[in-house]
Amino acid sequence: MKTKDKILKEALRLFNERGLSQVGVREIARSLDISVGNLSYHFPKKEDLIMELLSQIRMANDARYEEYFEGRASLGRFLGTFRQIMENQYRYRGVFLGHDEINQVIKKHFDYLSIEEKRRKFFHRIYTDLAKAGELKLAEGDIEFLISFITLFGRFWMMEASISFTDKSKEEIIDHYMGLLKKQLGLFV
Amino acid sequence: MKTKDKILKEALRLFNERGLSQVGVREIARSLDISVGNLSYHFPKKEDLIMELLSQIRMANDARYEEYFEGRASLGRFLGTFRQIMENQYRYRGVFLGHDEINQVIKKHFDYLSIEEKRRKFFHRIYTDLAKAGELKLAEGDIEFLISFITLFGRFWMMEASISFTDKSKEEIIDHYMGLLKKQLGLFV
DNA sequence: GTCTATACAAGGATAGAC
DNA sequence: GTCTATCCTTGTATAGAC
Repeated sequence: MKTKDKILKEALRLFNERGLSQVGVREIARSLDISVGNLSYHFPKKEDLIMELLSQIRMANDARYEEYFEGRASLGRFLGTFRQIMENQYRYRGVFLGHDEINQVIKKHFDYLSIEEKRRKFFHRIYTDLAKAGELKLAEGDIEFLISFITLFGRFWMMEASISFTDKSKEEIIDHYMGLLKKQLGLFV
Repeated sequence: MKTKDKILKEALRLFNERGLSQVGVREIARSLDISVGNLSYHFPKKEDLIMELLSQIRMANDARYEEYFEGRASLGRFLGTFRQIMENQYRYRGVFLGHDEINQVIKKHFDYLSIEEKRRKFFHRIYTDLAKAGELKLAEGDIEFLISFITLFGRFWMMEASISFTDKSKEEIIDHYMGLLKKQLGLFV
């Protein structure tokens, strides 16, 4: 195996273990028993290393989608493809995962699991009340689904906006995401 | 205004401008014409500063929810409350926003808007085909909704999992999120 | 092409004087 | 409460050996 490939492999292993921002080039080099300069020769910047890993993910995902398009359109096949994509994302989780500054702080200072628990109970109460008041028609499992939706949604809408809607105003962005939430809840009215 | 409050205010302003990881303590200090040591006196670690901002958000959000619970349960009131929460999150966007290492790299090296565009067209094709094949029943606006759902979902499920399901296995996690996707699409079968 | 050694800048953190 | 000086780590760059 070439040094370049060894570096990519070990870097991904370390990133998956502790996250992108927590693993420095020195550590990758040390872990492989090579010098920093050597690593710099193959990947002048840490960025270049990350770019290479991102390209690997992209290629793997594209291949899965191409396979899908070669067959007939079916919900089952689509769900199967999407699961493969998710498996692939998981394989490279260290590249994406929330090991940035803010997540470090939250995990260190808050008991996040109990906050999360509280958060879910909270929405459970809100939706149960809405169902009792006849504002929502909820069957078995619907509440859990809506809770999962809104926790993910409420946490990440702004991150997505910062990526996808760089040119939009605050009002436009919030209107867009409020529209999604309304539509989602509207399915249960 | 006390130095401590001035620091918090200026830090948030700078974070909103360029993101948490791009603003150092030296810059915050310089911007206020105080010394780094002085800043360190009020907030020994950058973490402490972030924690304080996070607490402010939490308190503001909690207040909104308490107001909601004081009134009667209605969809309209809930949506109104949620919008206020979103406005509040936006006010503190710099604390959360994707200015971590990976986002920097992506924004620098990829034409992200056109990739995003392609991604949406892609899912548009998939869902249109599924509708034509009779696998999904989609009315006006449903496709756009499902696309928005799956782009946000596909990008952030793993981040949420790393926060909420730290004790679960890969299979359990993927099963959970696949369940969400199935349920969502099942609403249009 | 492959690697080592070394230097430099920037950022977080802290000790000690006033 | 505020400041100066200093330390350590991390990303980055490069001269030069083999």
